[in-house]
Amino acid sequence: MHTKQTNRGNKMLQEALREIQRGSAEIIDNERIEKLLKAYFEEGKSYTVKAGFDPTAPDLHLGHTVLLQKLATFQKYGAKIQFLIGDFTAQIGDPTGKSATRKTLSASQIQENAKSYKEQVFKILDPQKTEVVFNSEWINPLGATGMLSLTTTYNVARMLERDDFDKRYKSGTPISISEFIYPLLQGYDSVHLKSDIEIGGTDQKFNLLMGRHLQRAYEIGKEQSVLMMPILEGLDGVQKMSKSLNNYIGVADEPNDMFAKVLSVSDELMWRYYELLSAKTLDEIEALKRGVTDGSLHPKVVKEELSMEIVARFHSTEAAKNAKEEFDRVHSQSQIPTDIEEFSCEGEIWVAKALMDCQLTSSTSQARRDIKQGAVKINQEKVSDEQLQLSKGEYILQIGKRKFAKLKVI
RNA sequence: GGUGAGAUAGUCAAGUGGCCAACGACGGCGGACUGUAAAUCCGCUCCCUACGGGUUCAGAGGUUCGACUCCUCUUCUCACCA
Repeated sequence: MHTKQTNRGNKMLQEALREIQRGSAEIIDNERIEKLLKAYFEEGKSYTVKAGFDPTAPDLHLGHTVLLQKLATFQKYGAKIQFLIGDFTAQIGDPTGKSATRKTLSASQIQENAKSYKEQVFKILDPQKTEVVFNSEWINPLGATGMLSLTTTYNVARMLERDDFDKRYKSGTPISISEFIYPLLQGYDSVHLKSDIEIGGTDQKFNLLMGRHLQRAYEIGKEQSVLMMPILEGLDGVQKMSKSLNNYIGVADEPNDMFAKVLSVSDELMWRYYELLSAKTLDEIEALKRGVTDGSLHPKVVKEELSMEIVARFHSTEAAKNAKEEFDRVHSQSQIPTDIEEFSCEGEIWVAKALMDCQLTSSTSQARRDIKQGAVKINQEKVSDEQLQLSKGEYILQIGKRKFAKLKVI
């Protein structure tokens, strides 16, 4: 009886470890993570996992949620999350990966961004097991003395070992002193919070290790383990997901958009998204993979499931269901979407002008080209005459498969 | 501070007096095929009611019948030297 229970406990521990390691790029001091989990399963002891977020960019996309997903997994296995908003450090700007000194943000801007962060994260995290903290809280009281003693724990030569600093130093691009302080402060957060584990992106390695270094230097009696997650690929499947590359899925995207975007990723990338974004267990995902391989499951169905899961997370199950129905209606049955943006104009209007006014094209030249290529439809009928004039009435304008507008000519 | 190289469309990158609205690649858009997947194939990709017109090749001038191409100045980037 006793051994049986231990075996089961052991099995649960192994599964928990598998889920925690899932998708990770690198783990430093994995043994400690194992010990913490063991203590949780055997004695119900909790531990802390820290993750820091820079409130510099106001809009989150799925790339950011990879970390949140991992935090949620930790919560499932007994962790208390220290959700750190780097309001103080944001004033400096993380130098990671930057080739030039970053502009600093105003305090009010940071506050605003921090607020939108909080709104989004609890769609994934359990608020009961999350502590939201701001690092200005303990960095401000540090004062000049505290700051000075912090800087004595590290030296310039080692700081310059960092790739990005090294490049900038060699090329003569300015590095401000405050940027040197950034990693120190981030590490100091771990000292103050006495974190057991810190997670972050692979690009944060240097900063994350600084936490270990400082915890040792300040003799707090532990050194945090570090778990690094890879940077999520964007819709193209190659480059990292980012707003500037326009290959992102925003957490605030409309349900229909979100659904369509997820469904448009390649089959290969779909598994990556499953691994890093889905709340499904590894076993469940394995089962889906097997289904696709042996032909019993159509990849599209599997992808739809993922799309639904993601839409449901950021909106609602109902929104997800509607998004799927809408998608089927428009694309599988090539019907017209239910809500299309409406425009109106007075008097007769030339098609090319109409397409531009409805924001379907950027210029009349582009509109003409689209017509020439047979991409334009009005009320489901292909348009071939570039000179066509639209008289009074209502029209559904369409370019390609995805762009629609309703135009009322008065 | 000195010297040399460079700045071309969303990005990279040809063009070094007329054939240049500017090769090519990538991206993007559209079409075919599909599962709005990937892969593949084809077309389009400055603006203008257009077999024509207008504005482009860092910015400002100049030479010339004519300049992205030559000259001068300015701004910025890169490399080497001190």
